Amino acid sequence: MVGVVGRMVGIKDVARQAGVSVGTVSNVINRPEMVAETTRDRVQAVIERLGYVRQESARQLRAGRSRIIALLVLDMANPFFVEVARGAERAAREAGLGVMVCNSAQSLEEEADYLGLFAEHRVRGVLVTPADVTGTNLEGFRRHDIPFVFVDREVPSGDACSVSVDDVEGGTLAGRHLIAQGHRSVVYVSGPMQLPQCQDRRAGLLAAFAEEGLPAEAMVHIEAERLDVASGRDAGARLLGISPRPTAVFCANDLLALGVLQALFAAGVSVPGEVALVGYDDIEFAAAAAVPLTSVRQPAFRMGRAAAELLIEETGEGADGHQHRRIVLQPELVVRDSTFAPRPAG
Amino acid sequence: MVGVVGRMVGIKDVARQAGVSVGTVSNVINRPEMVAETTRDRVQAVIERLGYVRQESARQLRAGRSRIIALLVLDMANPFFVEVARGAERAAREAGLGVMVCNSAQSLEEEADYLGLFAEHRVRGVLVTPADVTGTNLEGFRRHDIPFVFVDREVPSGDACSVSVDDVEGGTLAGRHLIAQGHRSVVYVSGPMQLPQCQDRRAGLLAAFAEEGLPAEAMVHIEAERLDVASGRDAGARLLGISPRPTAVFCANDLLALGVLQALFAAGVSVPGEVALVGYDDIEFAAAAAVPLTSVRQPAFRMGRAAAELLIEETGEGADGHQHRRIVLQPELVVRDSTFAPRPAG
DNA sequence: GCACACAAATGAAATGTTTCAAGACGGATT
DNA sequence: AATCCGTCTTGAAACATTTCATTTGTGTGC
Repeated sequence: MVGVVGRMVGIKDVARQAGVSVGTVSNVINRPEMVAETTRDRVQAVIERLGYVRQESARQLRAGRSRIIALLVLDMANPFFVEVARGAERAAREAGLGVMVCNSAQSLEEEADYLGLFAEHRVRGVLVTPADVTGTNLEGFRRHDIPFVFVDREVPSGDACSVSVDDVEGGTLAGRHLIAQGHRSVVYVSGPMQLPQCQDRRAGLLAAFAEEGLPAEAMVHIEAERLDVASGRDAGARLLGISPRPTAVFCANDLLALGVLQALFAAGVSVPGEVALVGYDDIEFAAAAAVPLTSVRQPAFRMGRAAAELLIEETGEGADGHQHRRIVLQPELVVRDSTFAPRPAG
Repeated sequence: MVGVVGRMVGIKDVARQAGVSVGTVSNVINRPEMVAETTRDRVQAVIERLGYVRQESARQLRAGRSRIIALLVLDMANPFFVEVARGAERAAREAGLGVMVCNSAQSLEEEADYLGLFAEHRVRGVLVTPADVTGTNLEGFRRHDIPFVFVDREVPSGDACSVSVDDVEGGTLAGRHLIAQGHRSVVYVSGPMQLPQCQDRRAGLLAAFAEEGLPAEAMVHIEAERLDVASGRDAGARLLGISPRPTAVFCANDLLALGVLQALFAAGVSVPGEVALVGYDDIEFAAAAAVPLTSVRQPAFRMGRAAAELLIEETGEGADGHQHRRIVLQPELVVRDSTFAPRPAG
């Protein structure tokens, strides 16, 4: 029960007890190599004995910025972003930094709130998947001199780093695979088409069609309200109403695909027997579905990691002449049961 | 491009420009009602114009503690904990606090690291699901006078608050349901039996057996290595090797259940036709499985919320005579297709 | 015109670190 | 003995805020 009474023990108390100056205690903590061994040991012992813990806020005050990077994602309920967070956290810890993970839940208001919070905390930088397609929130944020890196979004102008995945290519991979399985028509289940992701994946699908000489009309588009399982279920129901019944479905993310799968299953439609299904993201639950889902894998962990690394590079020591960079990672098709041995459509 | 050159604008700059003292600026920000309206407006205008943002670290330094509560969970890949986090975040924001979510990944080392980090940050308090069953990490943490609340764990001695769910009751709910469906034997797929959760749910299941006059031997126990889908798949394979084939399976969490479901599906075993399956937690993916899972719902959001509220109460203004409290929430059985109309076993 | 009350504004102290120029100490070189 | 050098150590300044005991200002009642 040390410290229950009285105030917190500070560097001064340690200095007094160890019979040295505060500067020396600070050196023991931050640059032990420049303190004589005997002194160092003595101070260390006192630190232990008193249970001294450095106060980060004072440290930050002096340093002018914190040792935290912020990660602002669209949807923590989506395992994809959890994976991104893991990657960012890994890179941050290697650099001795902490990560503050926040969920904008796609709300502009929440996003703005959090950006304000980050500014007050003088975070080292922000990794962000903007909810704000127009960029107004971020525009205001620039004033604070806090660098940010876009995650899972390409940024047109070169005023920030970005890490994204080639979504057009991802769509193409899915399209080629389905066409190679003999399908001549594909239903594309997307989320809101404002999202660049949804646009790009569609474009990629159409590119695959073009490659194989299929007309754009071979794509039937169902636009779901949100990128979640419930919306996927709805989309699945709508899909079942189409006649003749589609034989191939490509979903803009795995949550939608799981919803569609459920709807198909409930209607007694066999996957992949009657309908082939491709998802996107390759979250763990895609592989874990009753019928393991074929999915376009996004390197989520690597994306989070790369984004954090870019930020650390930008805010590091010799970061005078930092050039913003765009990293585009490549997706990968993971074939599983949900597109295995489909019955070619006429 | 304000502030790109020169240093950060502080309260002093605002004071100078507005022709008032720093104390007044501080008052405008923190207790606007004690500043004359005209002054207030003038200061506000300058704040806007200069883009002043309060520096949290200085504020904290003065206050002695931060405005952040930490949440340390076992597994962020488990949607259950994501939901807990959401609940905690909600309560925290209502109190004007931030939440720092961290993932111990069940590693004692990570847990210790994070606790150290929290101490340095002088967090307001910690909500924790200890990875450390023995409590050594937390024992050391007590020295820092940082209060904590146990989440999803009951604490025997009364030296901290806790919020948990009655796991024995949950096991009983599952057991009664399966017995009512005519099953006379149940396979219990658990995670590591050191975990109190796994013990309690088993105890609950046995209690249901006892109620109905079934012997304890009617329970076959499969202990999985971890509480995740892959382990569930393994458990499913082991389960299929049992002869005669079990007709009812109760899993200690939904991830395990999804793994089992997949294994059964791959083997062509019909759920619920041949085997009834009950999970635990009722994560979103349980309802979203191809065969929607019957599951024991834990009020995860409420749990996170209640925990944060307890902490806020403990660290609030009039918290002199705080009495530690234990809140035990009740689970609820959500019946879905995976246990519907099973074929009674002999 | 004086005392008093009240509101509003002030300015200095305090918070716990890090950093850095300067000082102290010993030993080696002249 | 004086000088220099290198290694350790020191002590004070700086960081940006909040708080609080004072001061200033203004109107009111006598």
